[in-house]
Amino acid sequence: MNLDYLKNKRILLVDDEPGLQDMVASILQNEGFTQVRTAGSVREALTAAGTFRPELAILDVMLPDGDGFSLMEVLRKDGDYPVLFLTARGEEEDKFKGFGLGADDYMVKPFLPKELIFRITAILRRTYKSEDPVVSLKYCKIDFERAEALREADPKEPIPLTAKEHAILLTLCRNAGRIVTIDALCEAAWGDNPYGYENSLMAHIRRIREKIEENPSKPESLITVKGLGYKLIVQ
Amino acid sequence: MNLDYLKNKRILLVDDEPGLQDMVASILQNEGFTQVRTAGSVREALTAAGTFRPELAILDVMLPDGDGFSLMEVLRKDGDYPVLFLTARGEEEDKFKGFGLGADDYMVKPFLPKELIFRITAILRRTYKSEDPVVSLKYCKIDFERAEALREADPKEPIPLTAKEHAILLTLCRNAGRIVTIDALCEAAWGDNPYGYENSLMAHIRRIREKIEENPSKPESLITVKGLGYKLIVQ
DNA sequence: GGCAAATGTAAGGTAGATGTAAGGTTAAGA
DNA sequence: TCTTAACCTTACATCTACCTTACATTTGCC
Repeated sequence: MNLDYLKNKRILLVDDEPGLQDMVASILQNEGFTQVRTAGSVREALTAAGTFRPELAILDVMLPDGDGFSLMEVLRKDGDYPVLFLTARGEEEDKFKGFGLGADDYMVKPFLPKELIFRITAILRRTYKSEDPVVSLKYCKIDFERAEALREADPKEPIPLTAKEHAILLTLCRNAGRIVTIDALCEAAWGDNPYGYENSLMAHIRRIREKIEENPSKPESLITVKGLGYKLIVQ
Repeated sequence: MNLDYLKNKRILLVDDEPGLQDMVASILQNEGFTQVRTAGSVREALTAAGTFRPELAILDVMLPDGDGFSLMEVLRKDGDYPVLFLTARGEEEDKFKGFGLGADDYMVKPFLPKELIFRITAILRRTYKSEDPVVSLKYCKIDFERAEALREADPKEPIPLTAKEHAILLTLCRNAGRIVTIDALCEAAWGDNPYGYENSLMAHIRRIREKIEENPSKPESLITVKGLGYKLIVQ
């Protein structure tokens, strides 16, 4: 499983100790995280969050002008991204308070850099799983960034997807497992005035099935739900 | 934010110490988790996972007939649910190995019960945050987005609903508990000119009952109100 | 412009959803 | 208790929504 796309996630680090701030920031950068922003106080954190729009926050509990918990509550109003708390040793109650308010993890200082990286990666993977540019189907993987289908049985050449195939598959994938109506698929593929393309859609569905299914006439990934639409079964 | 639906998630607990197994199971049950299954070995775990289809696994690293890591890799082939590892103190390398393989969290024994609960809740919340709206009937749940009935007694395959079944059930569901006339149901299923389909509706009602009732001839969810119509009893 | 690839169109085919009918069963009312 | 209309149940016929294929047309690139 390739997790490179997680390295581009925006991470906001809030801690008032310059030493720890530098340490964590450099750990993250060494691991390949490219979008790290730091703040030393609640005030700075709020300013940064406004423009930076973090996708993960690492918050110290003790801050000079407030505490991490109330900061989290404010931040969460702008976006439901995960939060990892850092606490000083021996403040058990604090840990539980953080979890109770909806934190995703906490770590006790001092910690091993490696463990921080692992925990961050685990949280990001869970949270942004659906943005993985590669999704696994029963008989192949789809790489949306490259617009390719990769058959697993015979790993020859990747099979290229056309523009319409890509658009249709992406829409199905964003609603993985759920039924997507024919109207919605036409809308996704032809934008405004998506009428009169029902038959064309059907032809595309067939072509997609020939690329992703073992037997395109007995589909197991791209399923027809007669009278309602289609759905994509992802692994 | 209401997190009650997380209490119904299926949790598989694998540990070979009966003492710890009982402890964790009772902690979970005390916290309201209703679907907990235990296994004491890799072999038992694989058997249980086949029918139980867990939505979270708690794995001990040391097992009598194998280790938790390779167990996770096998389990993950059937479903990408989160995994939390339990390790004995002082096996740092183990922790990192677990994370590296895609675990979601780990805890070092002995741990505080409260912390286990918080960590489990945090993982479940992240993983299952955008859950499909389902309605619960006496013997099954209906997922309208997927057009499926999920029997609870025998958790086999979900049973697909056809277009007409979907439309009729949706109308009944929107008037849950209230009587819906036959005319109204025909209107919902056949739109304009909904006349002459009374018998057809009856056949559909029968087919729906075969999917959602324990005994379709003694319905307990989709009730006939003679001379008035039908009503759906939701939990 | 010329070419190849992508996309759209049309027409015949088919499986599974839906409709139908006929006999059976139930419960409300007399 | 008897009657009867309303509803159940089943098997089977039908037909629609979708499949499939070949071919026509458009698009985009050299």
